[in-house]
Amino acid sequence: MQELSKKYDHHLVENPETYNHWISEGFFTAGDQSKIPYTIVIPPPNVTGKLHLGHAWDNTLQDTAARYKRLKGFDVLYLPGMDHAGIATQAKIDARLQSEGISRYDLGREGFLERAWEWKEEYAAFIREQWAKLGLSLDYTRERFTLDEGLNRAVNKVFVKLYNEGLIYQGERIINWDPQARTALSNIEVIHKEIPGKMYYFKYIVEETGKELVIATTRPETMFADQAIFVHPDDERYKDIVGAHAINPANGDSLPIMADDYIDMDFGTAVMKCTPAHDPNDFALAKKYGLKMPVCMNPDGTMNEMAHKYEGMDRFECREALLADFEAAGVVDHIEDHPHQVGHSERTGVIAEPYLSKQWFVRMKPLADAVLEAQKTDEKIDFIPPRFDHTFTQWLENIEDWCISRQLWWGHRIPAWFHKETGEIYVGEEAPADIENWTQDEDVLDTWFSSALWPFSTLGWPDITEDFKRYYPTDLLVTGYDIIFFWVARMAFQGRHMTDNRPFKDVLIHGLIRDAQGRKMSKSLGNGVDPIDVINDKGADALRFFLSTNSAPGLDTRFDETKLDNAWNFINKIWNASRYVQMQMNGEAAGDPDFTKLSEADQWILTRLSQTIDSVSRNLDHYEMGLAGNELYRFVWNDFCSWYIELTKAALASDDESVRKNTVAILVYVLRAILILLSPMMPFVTEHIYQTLELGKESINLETWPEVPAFETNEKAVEDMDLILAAIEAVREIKTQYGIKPRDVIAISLETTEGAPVELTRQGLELLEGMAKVELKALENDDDALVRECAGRLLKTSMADLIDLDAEIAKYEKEIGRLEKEVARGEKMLSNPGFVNKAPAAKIEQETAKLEKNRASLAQAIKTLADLNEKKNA
RNA sequence: GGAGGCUUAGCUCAGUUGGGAGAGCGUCUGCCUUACAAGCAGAGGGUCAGCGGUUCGAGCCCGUUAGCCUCCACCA
Repeated sequence: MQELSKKYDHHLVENPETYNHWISEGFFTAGDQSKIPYTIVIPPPNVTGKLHLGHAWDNTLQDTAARYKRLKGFDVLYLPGMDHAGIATQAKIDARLQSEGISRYDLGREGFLERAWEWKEEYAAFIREQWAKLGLSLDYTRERFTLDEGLNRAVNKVFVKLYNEGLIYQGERIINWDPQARTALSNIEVIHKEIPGKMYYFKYIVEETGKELVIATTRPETMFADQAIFVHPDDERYKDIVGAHAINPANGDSLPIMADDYIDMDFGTAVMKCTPAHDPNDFALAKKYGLKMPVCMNPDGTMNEMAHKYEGMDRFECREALLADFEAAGVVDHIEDHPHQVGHSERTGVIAEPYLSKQWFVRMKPLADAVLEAQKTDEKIDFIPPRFDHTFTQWLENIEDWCISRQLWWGHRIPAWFHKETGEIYVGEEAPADIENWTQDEDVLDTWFSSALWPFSTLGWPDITEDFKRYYPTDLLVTGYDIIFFWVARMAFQGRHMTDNRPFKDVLIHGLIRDAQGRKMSKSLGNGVDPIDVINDKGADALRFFLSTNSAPGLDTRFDETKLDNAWNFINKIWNASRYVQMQMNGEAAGDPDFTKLSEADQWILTRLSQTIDSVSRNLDHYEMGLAGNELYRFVWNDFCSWYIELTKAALASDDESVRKNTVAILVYVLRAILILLSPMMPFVTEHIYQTLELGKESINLETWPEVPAFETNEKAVEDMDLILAAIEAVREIKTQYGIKPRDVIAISLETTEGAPVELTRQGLELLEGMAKVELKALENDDDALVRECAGRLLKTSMADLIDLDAEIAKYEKEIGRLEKEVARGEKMLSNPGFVNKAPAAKIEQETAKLEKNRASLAQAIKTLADLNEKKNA
């Protein structure tokens, strides 16, 4: 047996060979037909860059769940893949091309796509390396990419089906336009941010009366496309000019003054200019009244010929120039500060322009309704925590049609062709036969269109493959609350519509990872943390344990060095405990424990282990990784290391070889269980120790979730151990209090007490002697069943010569006060008919026992206090 | 304008059907005890944001107030 190195070194433990071995041995390759399938698909990271800490968190939670289920005996498929991330990737490649001094237009579509695929390969390699460093138990035999051939087939299939069902249509609408990327955006790709804008009040002249009319706008540059002026029909101030005309000061156009009750009479001057092609509300009015809808901007955000002398200027440049001219011409009435919400492109950050454009849309209402209906049935998608169900359904209830066409090159080309002569539209999975007469739509689909199919397209759909039949619907989706709308909701309705099923049963939602000050990690702040740096510094296991246990579902968490150090220290603790166990093994593989020959300490640790397994399993079943982690931390550090290992030192020094052997066997048994329980959270170090100590199988990945066998247990033995431990603590406290060195053995005598005496075995009392470094006079006689109350502070009475009486009296008075309160609480509770009648029987029993115990302790404490006072007065 | 979250020890946060307030870090005291000084043994520290209600019993459920935060939303 190879020895564990003196010090835990994550570089040594987390070597790439370990991960490569796991993969090459097929430990994570799904397909064992004898087991129940369990599926998690990875949220495909964008191939725009390397993974950040948020990904590491997301993936750690998935992998922890996957590994747990695998140990529980499921055929787990944790399916990897990546997203082409249309606009985001194209923007990145554009930037790279720009640094080379060229633009995508220089390369042309084909040339650009070549570069894009190169980019994809480059970043896919980074991402796979990061997955490996994190130790994700992915099945790479099934890895997919949103733009691969199979997924493209799925995308086309869905598009054509929805088109044929009338759920996809092409239409001219006001959409959000990104002038930098020069593409349409969907509503949720627009981030509304408050900016300190201005409200400009301009003077218009009413043609018929020559009177001034003041009209407000926030976007003067759109005035070139104005088509009308609106007032409220009931507005007395303007009743007389409805039907008249006003001169547009920007271009001299004569604009009809119209009335519609859309106008808010309390807002501004209650007169609104109508720019149909640049504002959704104006567009609706224009449709209602049949107004023209000219556009005054180019796709790149510069002004077009409608702006006359401002043509070619950027939209904001034009605003300034126009304003200056208006000032000069006396058109400006006044200008107000007007902080307001303005839409920005999620990807490029530029202000999005509401803009009339012909695009493809998905008719959302029927699709969303189907999901909402399913949410009322057993086939609902469960959110953890459940409150996100509200977020989800509310969004679906208020959903608007989804603009899916993008004027990009990197993506799924829309499977629509236009006839060169007739203009007829053809939509089909295959190109039309007489292709020479047709032109394919230039646009590609929103990247989320393909992501929405991810849970089933990755499994081979639209073919009804074995994988699809076996692993769909998937079991768990883990993702952040920030993409519920983008992704979760869209998978939900595509899954419902295309597969007539929910794409996943449970959705575990986590929050954002923030920096130590609680700020969002962002490029502009430069406070981002690269998970690879963390892994190099502290190891993947420490990072994973930190990430999986330092938060509750749905909440944000902070990245904190001290918490990470704590995780590292925990691993170091496990490492050292393992070294201790290995030393006791003397180079031999441990035999099976004899569960019929357990010491009190053995029974105690096995009982604790059993409770821990139950609690950890229950918590992991509910995705409460944090609670499971805390429970394991407590068990390993306190129960196993601080107590059990120390308790075994006496047994291991025993002359009785069978006692020694069985103790080692239990040590190994508990350690093995600990390693398996922790392996979902820290796979590398648990594997390393498991293999080094030769704890059974070739790899811990082949283990099964532990279960303590029923063993011959004397319940009293466990209770006795708790008393012994409490007594040890009490002695230690006394020693600290009176400055006695821990090593110094003091003689104490245990006195028979009144109240509730307990019987402790010689075995237990010997442990007390050894651990607390005391000499018990009571052990001088041969009575094996000693009747003693030895827990708590009561031992102190026998140390009178050491005692600071005043201090001791004060402590007892405080203790008596506490006990009196406890007793009073118990008496009140148990004499309350409401409690006795309504509380569960077990609770009443528990409280009764507790009260008895407290009464006894109180009586003893009072007696002790009296003794102390007597001594003082003597 | 809607929806939701947070407020618990000095700091960062747990607290799973309501039943004696927890962890880590930090602080104080004492220890090189042959697994571990990145450790060990002790100690101190909280009217669980305020108020009201339901209940035999509330950190937890309901209402309300305050502060902080997030998401959604077309007001010129």
